[in-house]
Amino acid sequence: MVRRKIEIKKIENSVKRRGTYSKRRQGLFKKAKEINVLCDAKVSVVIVHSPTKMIEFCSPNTTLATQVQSYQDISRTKLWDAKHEDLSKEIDRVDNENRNLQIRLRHLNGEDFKSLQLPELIDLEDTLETGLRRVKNQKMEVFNKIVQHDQDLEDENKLLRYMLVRN
Amino acid sequence: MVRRKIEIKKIENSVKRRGTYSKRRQGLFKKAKEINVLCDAKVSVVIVHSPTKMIEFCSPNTTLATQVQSYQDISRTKLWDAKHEDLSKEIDRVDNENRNLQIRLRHLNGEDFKSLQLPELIDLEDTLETGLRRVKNQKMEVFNKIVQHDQDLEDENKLLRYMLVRN
DNA sequence: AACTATTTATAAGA
DNA sequence: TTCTTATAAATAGTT
Repeated sequence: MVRRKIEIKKIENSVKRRGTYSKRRQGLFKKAKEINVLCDAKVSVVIVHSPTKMIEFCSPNTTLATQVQSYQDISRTKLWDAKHEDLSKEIDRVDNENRNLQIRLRHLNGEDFKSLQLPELIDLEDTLETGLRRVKNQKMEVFNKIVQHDQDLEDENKLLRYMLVRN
Repeated sequence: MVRRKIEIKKIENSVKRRGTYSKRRQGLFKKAKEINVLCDAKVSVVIVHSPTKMIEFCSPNTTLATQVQSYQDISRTKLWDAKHEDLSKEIDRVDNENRNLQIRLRHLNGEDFKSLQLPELIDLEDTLETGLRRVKNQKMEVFNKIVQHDQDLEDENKLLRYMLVRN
């Protein structure tokens, strides 16, 4: 455009390219600002110039979030609403899981089984009996450990008393 | 800038303003396209110039949605995520509740109770015994109903046979 | 970042 | 909106 006219195609020389980028970015942002002031428009620009580098211009009367919201509202296209849908689905999933778990728990507590038929009741009974048996076993095991510990302490106690007397 | 230099302030004459907007928008988009080609950058521009009018430029190697995503990823700032934070929190909350329910269910099944102490085991036993008692009662009730229904059917059957013979 | 020759953008008018 | 054109602004090449 200047000392010489240039062709509009990718500048392969990376040093030149970065130089041009820097100047033209400045120019673009200036133009954006001028449109904003002259024409009372809300302008935002996003430039991604490498996978990890990004620069944003946003005129002072707005924010990028607002601009994108306006884009969605006015153009009736979804941008972030897509993500919103994903989250809603996830909520449905966990809520549903929660409901099922709650029902299962109530059934195990012997509540709310109006809808259950005989085979399901028998299954439930089996599950409860198995659980109960295991819990009782565990209880006895823990109890025995406590008793054993108690015994150990008593023995130690006796020994200590004996040693004390001998002194 | 031209026949006369103009001051960069809002153009109050709306006809002039719209004319300037039209020309400068064209210029801005041209510059945006040139940066895109010359510097291999992804450029998007959103201009909202009335509450219901919006125009977007996006270089051909990207989309506005991608640009905004890049903006969030690279700048580590939240745009729409703020709107979704509530949903995410709700998911976390229900997920956590689900985890606790799963643990409770495993305990009732007689699994994973390494961490449980004697009082908790006794509680668990009580719960299971109560549930089991209720399930057994319900089972008997359902069973009795079936037997009763069976009996009713047999009685009705007898009656029908009797009536058939009389005909 | 600064310079500057030249190209490009554009205000005003039609 | 599009064209014209005089002039302002942007910028490529260079330092």
